[in-house]
Amino acid sequence: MPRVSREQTELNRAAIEHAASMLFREKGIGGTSVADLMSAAGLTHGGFYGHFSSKDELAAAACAHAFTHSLQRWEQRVAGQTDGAARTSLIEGYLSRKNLRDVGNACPALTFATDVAREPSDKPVHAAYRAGVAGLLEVLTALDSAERPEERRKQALVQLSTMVGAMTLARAVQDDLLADELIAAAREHLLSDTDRASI
Amino acid sequence: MPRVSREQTELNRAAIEHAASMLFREKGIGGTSVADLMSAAGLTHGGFYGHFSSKDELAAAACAHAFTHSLQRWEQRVAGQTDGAARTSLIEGYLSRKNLRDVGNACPALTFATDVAREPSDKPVHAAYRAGVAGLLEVLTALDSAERPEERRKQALVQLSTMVGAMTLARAVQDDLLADELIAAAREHLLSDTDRASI
DNA sequence: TGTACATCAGTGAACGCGCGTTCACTGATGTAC
DNA sequence: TGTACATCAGTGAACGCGCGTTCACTGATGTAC
Repeated sequence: MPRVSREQTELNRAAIEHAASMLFREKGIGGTSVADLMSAAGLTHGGFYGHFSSKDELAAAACAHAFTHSLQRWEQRVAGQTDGAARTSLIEGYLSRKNLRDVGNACPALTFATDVAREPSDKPVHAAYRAGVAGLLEVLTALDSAERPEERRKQALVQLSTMVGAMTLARAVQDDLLADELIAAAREHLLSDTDRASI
Repeated sequence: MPRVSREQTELNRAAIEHAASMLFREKGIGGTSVADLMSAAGLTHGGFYGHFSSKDELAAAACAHAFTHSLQRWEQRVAGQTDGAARTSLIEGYLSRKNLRDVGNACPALTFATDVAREPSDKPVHAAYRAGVAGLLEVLTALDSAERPEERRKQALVQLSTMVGAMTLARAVQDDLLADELIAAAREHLLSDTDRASI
């Protein structure tokens, strides 16, 4: 069944990118083979190089895709809310049991972090990752309630660090009690900050 | 030159464990081959299975070793200081440029986190990791200045999350400015907590 | 203490396997008339 | 609109490579006398 329509070709490329953005987050870039990816996208491995020139190039595209997709979900979640309420529901969505297990849809700032850090610095995934984190920080900075812009920026940096760290540890400890404790403590801490600031 | 003394055999085993604890932190468990390890320990790959029954078993030993080693360094660093001062220098040591680049000696709670999270749950490294994080949390809980023990525990959970998250992101972004910003923001935030509490 | 021999830590070639990537091939899609 | 042909997206075997692991071998260490 070779040669599909141009429309289908586009859909297939998108399916590969989507499968990669989930599998790379779940199992890592190195932990996911091109054959795994293509199979998840409903294709066979040989066709991969018609869409991407290398696995590295796909890693960059998948990373960018994951950030875009995550930001879209955030925006949908908080649509129409005030900044304070948006910040609260963002934190609650991030620091949740669902987000703990649904790694394929989790925040790429966290799930790509170690892979990207260990990748040689000339790999294309770095630019995508850096841009993604910068974008996340802009959103968080905009939502913060502090008066001074520098203060909002600092709060955003700390907030993202705390959320990323809590979920990183919660995923790694393989202990539901400790994971819940980490998530609850971080959530309480960040939400009490919001309360304090909004009084 | 086969068959070395029993004493040398012990030293060799320790060298393998030490090399692994550094290389696994730097390049990941999957990113480090047995041949790499053995070569870093000054041996050839074939001898590995005289010391460990599998790479998985070594991963557990190296993880435990990394936590032990890190805790020892912490204790040396803060020896004789008051709890407040100890907490401050611990935070300053963790959130530093040196710690950003010296990944081989960095906190295993962070450097092993993603590897461990992705490892099948029956792998021996999980127990070592969980115990290590629990140990770190005990130290941080003991150092916290809050009155109520539950409060100290919560502070420790949040503090570790923030430190781990900030360094995870700082390592991954490959951007010195943003990395410094993350580290400085987290440091400032955590130290201002200390100040507040100790007044 | 000195000698003869058994032990076994370390060596390096070899194994089967899965990886990223390439390529000749296929046949439906797209195009020219 | 219908036909003939060129294009090219997807297939699956094959490639070279590095991996974790095994194993026959070596010769210094450890031991028995």
